[in-house]
Amino acid sequence: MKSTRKEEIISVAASLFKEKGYSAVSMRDIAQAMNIKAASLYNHITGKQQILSTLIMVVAEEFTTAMAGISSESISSVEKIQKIIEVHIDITVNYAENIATLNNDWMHLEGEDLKRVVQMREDYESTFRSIIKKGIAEGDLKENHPEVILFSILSTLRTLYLWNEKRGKMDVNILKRDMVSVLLTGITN
Amino acid sequence: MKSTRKEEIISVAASLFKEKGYSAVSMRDIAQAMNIKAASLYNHITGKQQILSTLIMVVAEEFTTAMAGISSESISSVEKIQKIIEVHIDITVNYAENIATLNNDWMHLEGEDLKRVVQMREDYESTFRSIIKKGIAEGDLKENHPEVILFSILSTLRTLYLWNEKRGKMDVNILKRDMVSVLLTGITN
DNA sequence: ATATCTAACTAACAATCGTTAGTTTTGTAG
DNA sequence: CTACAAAACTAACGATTGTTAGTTAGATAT
Repeated sequence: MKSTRKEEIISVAASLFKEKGYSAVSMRDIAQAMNIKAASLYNHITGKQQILSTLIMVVAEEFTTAMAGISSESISSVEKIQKIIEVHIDITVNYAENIATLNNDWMHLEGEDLKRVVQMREDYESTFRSIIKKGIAEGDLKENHPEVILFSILSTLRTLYLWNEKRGKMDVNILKRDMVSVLLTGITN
Repeated sequence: MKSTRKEEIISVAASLFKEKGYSAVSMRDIAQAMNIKAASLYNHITGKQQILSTLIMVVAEEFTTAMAGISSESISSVEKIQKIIEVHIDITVNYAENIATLNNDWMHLEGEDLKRVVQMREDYESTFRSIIKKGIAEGDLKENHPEVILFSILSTLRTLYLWNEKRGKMDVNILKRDMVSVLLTGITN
């Protein structure tokens, strides 16, 4: 039986952070969005930094776990990349606001949290890079610069959260199919 | 002969905005980076908002002009998309910090500037979308969801600025060639 | 009824924010 | 050497920031 009030605060804050960024949202803004006073927030949370930390760490762990699972599977590089795309879409659907905050406000984390998130991202990219290089070496992928491939896919996946809203309700499976098609085989006939 | 001091301030601010975001950078931060006091900044600029506005509007105009030119050329849709990719790379090389601020802090613009930038982005995406749809209709592009194509390319191009630094000095022409290849024809053999 | 717990409140703090006013230093042209 | 303009300075303003302390209202359990 978790404190549902704490989760409400974090959820409301997430929405505001996504709109204006962590630094531009005050504790009074968050409180007002809940129709309470800023001081009342502190009955449930330890501070603004805790909200940021919670939002980011939850989703960062999600990506790390997913990547570790895919990395260790006995499937081809192309299949791994396909799975990475699909898992990104799944996580984005469930954590759009966390991802916005991770992408834009990670640098406002402090102490161990900051170090941890930076390390997780480096590991994530490093694993992805290895998969791409293996795919090239085995002839499954074209011989483009691995960094260009890595960057193209990652930047598309990382900003998916911006898109979910703008587009109405596109079926997740159609999205996965088209996204995999576009990213793997390109757009031209 | 323009006030070079004003340009220095804007340049220093751009660098700080890119690192921490507009809201997290104070006028005192900017001043300190120039070894002067915050109040001295106001001999050269009218305020913080002017810095933001200048940074964003300059590069937004750049994109708008470029897209208008490409749009009106008498070339195929695929060639237009290729040109869009190349022009994005060129602009990113010259305006990396402006683009960071445009991407992350446009919502902190005020009044007419805000309306203008939003309108410019809508027009930009709209023109790009038309090019994609024409390419599909004429059979040059695969029949994927146009929004997926648009989004995949645009999110890659828009976050290019994050990448220029992380990668050392990759030749711009090689980058263009590989980026066009990856985005147009995909990564798989 | 009494005690407990949750969750709100008022009031205030020290720090920092963007900005203004007025003054002094610095460099250059006559 | 003087005059002037550019660009720095000190000092301060009112507003806002995250946060703390202490208190109160309402619900639940004994």
